[in-house]
Amino acid sequence: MPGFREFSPAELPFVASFKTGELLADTGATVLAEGVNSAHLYTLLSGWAFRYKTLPDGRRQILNYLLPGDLLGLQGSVIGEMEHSVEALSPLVLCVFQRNRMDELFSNHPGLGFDLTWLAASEERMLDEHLLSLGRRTAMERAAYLIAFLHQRAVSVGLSPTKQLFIPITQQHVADTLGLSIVHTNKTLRKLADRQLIRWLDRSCEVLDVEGLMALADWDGLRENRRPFI
Amino acid sequence: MPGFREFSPAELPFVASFKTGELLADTGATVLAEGVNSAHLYTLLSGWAFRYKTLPDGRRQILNYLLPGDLLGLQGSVIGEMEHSVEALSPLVLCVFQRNRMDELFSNHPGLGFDLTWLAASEERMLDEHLLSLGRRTAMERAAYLIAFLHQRAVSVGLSPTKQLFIPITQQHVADTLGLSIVHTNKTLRKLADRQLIRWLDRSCEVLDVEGLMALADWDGLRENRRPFI
DNA sequence: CGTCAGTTTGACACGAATCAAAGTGAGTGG
DNA sequence: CCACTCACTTTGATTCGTGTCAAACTGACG
Repeated sequence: MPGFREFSPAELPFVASFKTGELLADTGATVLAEGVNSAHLYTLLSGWAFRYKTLPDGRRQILNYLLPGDLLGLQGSVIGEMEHSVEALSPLVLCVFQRNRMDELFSNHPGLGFDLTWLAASEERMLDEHLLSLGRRTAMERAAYLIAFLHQRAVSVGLSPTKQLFIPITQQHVADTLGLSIVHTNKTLRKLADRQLIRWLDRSCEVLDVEGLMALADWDGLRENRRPFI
Repeated sequence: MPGFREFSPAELPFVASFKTGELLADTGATVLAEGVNSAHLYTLLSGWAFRYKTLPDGRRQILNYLLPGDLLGLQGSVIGEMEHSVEALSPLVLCVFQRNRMDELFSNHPGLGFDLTWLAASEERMLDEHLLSLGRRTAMERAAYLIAFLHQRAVSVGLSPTKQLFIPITQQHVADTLGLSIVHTNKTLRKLADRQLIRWLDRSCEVLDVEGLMALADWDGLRENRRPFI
């Protein structure tokens, strides 16, 4: 797993004991729900998922996507109740941790505590970028940014080692991420496809030209240094 | 400072030694700039500020606002380079920390390490809420949410102990936060003022009816528990 | 008194939402 | 094997919200 931090020998037994089991989830399953005060914290081992919030009248906003190595439920673990939900985009394998041992983690394994802060700060940077996109980019730019972003994330966690990448989302997901209607999203993605930047198949998106997407969105990509893997 | 965590006796000397000085900034000053790799981490002691990003062509998006108790530059400290800038909305007093002692902080003061994660997770929740707003709320709802949000934050850090609150922002700031043009922002704020929810004066906003704003935005407010004060 | 940043208003243009309808393909049951 | 359904994608017509352009107003400041 390139770019991932190695655990020190002292940390390994703790990580193992902190872990309470594994969880499998099917496509479409809700892993964590808003308002719940779950006893667990998860690491995604494989698969794609997304976090979202909804307004009382049903309008949905996707906040970010989760790939292997990402944490689920840190907010809940640190602050209390979850204020967003998490849903699987593909079959998932999750590693389950005990939330009530957070204090022990910080006390006895400062390296892991730092990693949690690293992950939280990293999520914050992605959200900053998404906010810029929603607030100040046009529909075309937003769509291009989103696909390029997901492509880069997938590459950075070791998916798509060769060249071809298929992102397992529907146009409804794209619409709910970009803050657009599904009809307008379809027309926008069509334009990207006409320009040979992407291809849309069944319920997934194939990335054809990342550089083209990045240029269209005027986006430089994420700077990622080392990355912990809890 | 209601709701703030007390430091343990063991932590106090470290916090004092971690601190290298204080910094004053005037209204409009840039405290941290995108792309810089500053050697410092800051806590805001008093005043209002905001974080923002810009696109190469100048479009600006305000990401969040900073009030006393908030950290500036955590992303830079943990990951490296800053990817956003920070500007003062009022005269500021900042507490300056040495970024290169983060390891020592996590190793010797796990409570403080946890606090950093708490603050990062808390910022993440605010950004989630902003994202929902930009993506799925109408202009009126967004404006109502923003004012109610800033009101609640100000109250939660002990500003506005009586009832009256003046938020030191211009309509341009509101526009750049909500992802709207300045003209439309003006017309939207005018409607809020006509409904007696706010009053706009010179370059600040007086909140008249928080409940009314929250109802309009269909927003419940932030759940805040205890809060660290580094 | 002039300048300048910020606020306000009206007219018009454009991008995105909504409405409507049809096409596609996978999965299901007759 | 063939209808049938259902989720998803596609397209066109129309409406509505927001952006853009233009101009004037206000108050602080030099």
